[in-house]
Parts: sequence; structure tokens; C-alpha cells
Amino acid sequence: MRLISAASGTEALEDAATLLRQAGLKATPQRLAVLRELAGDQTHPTAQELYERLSAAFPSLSVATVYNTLAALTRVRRCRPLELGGPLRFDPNVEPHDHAVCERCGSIRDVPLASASEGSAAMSGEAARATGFRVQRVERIYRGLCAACAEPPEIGQ
Amino acid sequence: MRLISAASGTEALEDAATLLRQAGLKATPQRLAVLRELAGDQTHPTAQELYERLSAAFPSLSVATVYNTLAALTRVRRCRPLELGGPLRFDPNVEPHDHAVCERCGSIRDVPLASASEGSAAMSGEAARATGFRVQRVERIYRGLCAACAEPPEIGQ
DNA sequence: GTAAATGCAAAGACTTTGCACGGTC
DNA sequence: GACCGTGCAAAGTCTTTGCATTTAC
Repeated sequence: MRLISAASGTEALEDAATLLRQAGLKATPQRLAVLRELAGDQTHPTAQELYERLSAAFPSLSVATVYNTLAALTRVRRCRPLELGGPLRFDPNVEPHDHAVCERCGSIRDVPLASASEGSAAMSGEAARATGFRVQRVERIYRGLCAACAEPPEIGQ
Repeated sequence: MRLISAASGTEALEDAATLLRQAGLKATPQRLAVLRELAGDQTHPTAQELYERLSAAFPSLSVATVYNTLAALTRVRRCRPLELGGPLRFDPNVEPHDHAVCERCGSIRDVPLASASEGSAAMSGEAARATGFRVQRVERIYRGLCAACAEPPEIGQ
């Protein structure tokens, strides 16, 4: 099991700079900031959210740069865009996993794959044969209520 | 098995009008047109696409009305919005099923559920227990290449 | 020094909103 | 006739683009 995205602190920043350079990207302060802000973030922030969080520390930072940076990080597999409706969100976890989206509060949680069979799940043999579709990956979105929103389990109905 | 969305012709239009009224919606020509255009459409069109297709027959039709109509149809379960990235798409098939999205051409195909177990698939017991998430439904998106785009199987690498 | 990245502002795509008019029931 | 729906245009959100300036290497 790798712990890359859980790293933090000065050492992680050094790593980040190195990682960017190894990927052929220049290690600019803006990129390091976005990378640092995104790494370990469990909330799957939007570009706008990242921009707002970083504006304080980088008054000159522009939204365009955040978008550019996220696109670059996506290209080199340091994050992954999530299209769940509404604005694009970014997930620092690039390992295969699914997502649970709360219908009420909109929060998004990573959901580990349950088993090898689920992880590799292509569409049913029949469907694949009928359509000729070549599946490269499956995206699973669980829609429902998060623990907090499902809360009142005894009172009221 | 129901064949509602496959119906077409004059009789279907009568049905459509009745369906709208039964749902508490007024059967306006615009709504009937959108409903007719969407029913049986396998391409999961966007609001813009429907608008363009219908503009010829309804020069006075406005985009806002298409959006309004699709929202109304969604409310009464006559279609279902798909958020797969990019503009919202609409699926006249409201029965549970999955989608295959071609990475190259963007085409979207309905994919029948493979089995009862897959259809009801909640997240793994462990994950559910750990997160307390209450799954209401699962959305599966197969990403890959459609038959046409996967085509050249022998020539060129 | 060179190529790449930034910041700004403008444009673009998509969707929603407000309001006067018109059509359905 | 009452009310819902339509059409228009404007506004709003999200994202991309072009270009001059700055920065990393």
C-alpha cells in the first residue's frame, strides 16, 4: 500500500518539487501550493475552492493558473478530475476507487473497491458482445445520504 | 416489460398528451414536441441539440422552454438527466440501466444491468459500515471505445 | 537565454431567471 | 377566466483562451 498522497510537511514539499520536475513540469510556487492544498484533501475541491483557499497566501494567484495547474497535474497523474454534475472536482487519490455522493449536502467520499471482481468489472459479457464496446474503466457513483444527513435514525418516521 | 418510450406515431402523441395531463402538466405543442423528439432517441441529446432539431418545426421555440420542459419531464419521470461531464444529457429510458461513454467520439450507449446482483449492488458491506453512507442508487459509467472507434483492429498498431 | 508558466481580461459554453404575453384547461 | 407555460433577454456559473510579462531552469 502506498502512502504518497498522505504525505505532508517540508519533506513532502521537496518531494512535490521533484515530482513536478520529473514529470517535466516547472516547480512554480503556484503549482506547489495547489499540489500541497490538494494532497490529502478528502473533500474533492473545485478549482474555485482551491483558488479561494490559496488566494490569501498567493494574492496574485489567478483562477486560470489554478485550472492550468490542475490540468497539468491531471496529465501527469497527480490528480483526477471528477465529473459528478456541477463544477469539476479534483481527487488527489489516483488509485482506482469509487465515490459516494450525498444527495442532500453534496459531500463526496472515496469508496474503496470491494473486491478484485468488482474492481475489474467490465460490463456483462452479453452487453459487451452485443455492443462491441471496449471498456477501459468503470466509474461507480453511489448516490444516497451520507452518515450525517441520514442521521435521525429513530426519531421522525 | 413496458414499451412506452418506444412508441411512436399519432397514437403515441395522443398518449403523450394524456400522460402530461395525468402528471398535472399542460399538454402544450412545445412539450409534446420535446417529448416526441426525446422518446426513442438513443443518443442522449442535450437541451441544445433538442432545441436545434425542433427549431425548424417550431421557429418560435426558445431554449429556455426546452430546459423548462426537460425539467418538468424529469419531475414526472418521463426522462432522466445524465451528468457525464460536459453539457447535461437526457435519457428517455427511465428504467434502471448503466451507460457506456466513448472516450473518442463521446457517444453514449445504454447498457442493461447484467444481473440482479449487479442491479442492486450497494457498496461493499465493509465500506458501508465504515462510512455510514446510505446508498439509494448506483450509477455505473463504462468508459472506453465504442465499436466504431475501436474499429481498426488489424491495421496500424 | 529559452521555453514554459503566470495573470489578466475577455470570450465562450451552458444553464437559470424575471417578466410580459399567450395558450390550455 | 385563471393559471400555467412560453419567449426573450439578461444574468449567472463554470471554464477556456490570447497575449504580454515574468519566472524556472
